[in-house]
Amino acid sequence: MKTYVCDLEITLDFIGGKWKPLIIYFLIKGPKRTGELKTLLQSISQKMLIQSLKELEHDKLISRKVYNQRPPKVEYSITEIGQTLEPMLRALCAWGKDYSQKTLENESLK
Amino acid sequence: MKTYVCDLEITLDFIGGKWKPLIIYFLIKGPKRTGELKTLLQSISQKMLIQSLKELEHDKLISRKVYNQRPPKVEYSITEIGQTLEPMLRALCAWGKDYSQKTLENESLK
DNA sequence: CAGTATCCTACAGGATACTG
DNA sequence: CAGTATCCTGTAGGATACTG
Repeated sequence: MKTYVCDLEITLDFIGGKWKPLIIYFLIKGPKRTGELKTLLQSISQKMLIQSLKELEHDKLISRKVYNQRPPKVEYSITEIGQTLEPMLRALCAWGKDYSQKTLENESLK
Repeated sequence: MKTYVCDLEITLDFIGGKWKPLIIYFLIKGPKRTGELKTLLQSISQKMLIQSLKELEHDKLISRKVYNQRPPKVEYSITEIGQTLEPMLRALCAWGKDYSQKTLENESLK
């Protein structure tokens, strides 16, 4: 079994990577179809989208609902567990915004 | 210039990766010498340690103090900006701990 | 002890084409 | 439309040896 220096690493194992935090972020705002996510995430590849969704579903952070119709419709939504990530993601966003503003200020002082 | 779907990505650009969050986490607890960090981080390579420290210093999240003596002594400490990351890192840790406990409970129900 | 310099490898992530 | 299957590439991260 893998050993962790700190619980931090556990969290990063689940929501780390380039896309997962963003997917969760958007799903917290409400359920989305596969195509909608693809549009929101802009440059994500089909492969990474499906792969990330699968892993998040497996980890019980999001859930997947299939509508039996043609053409197929699949909707992803956040789970209760996934929802608990909201405050952290908000904080992460806020920090990024703040930091980039401070950096901008410094740049303009040069 | 790079475009972001969400401010989330800015933050991840600065503290993303395998080691940076951990380094910040430990430095928040107090200043550390290079060697101490290496011990705390266990499996980190010399290269990644120095490289991460350099980038964090460049981004003003940590500061580096050199003591002029033989053998050399260098101490890293968190900056004011870096300090603002504390609540987030705490939250990240807490979540990881919680999540792994829930998962453990489910495992034992099988 | 702290840091550099190389060289190397594994794997996250991407491009493309195809199916029900 | 949602998802698979392949093949491919860039780069994050590691191993090792060396310097002041």
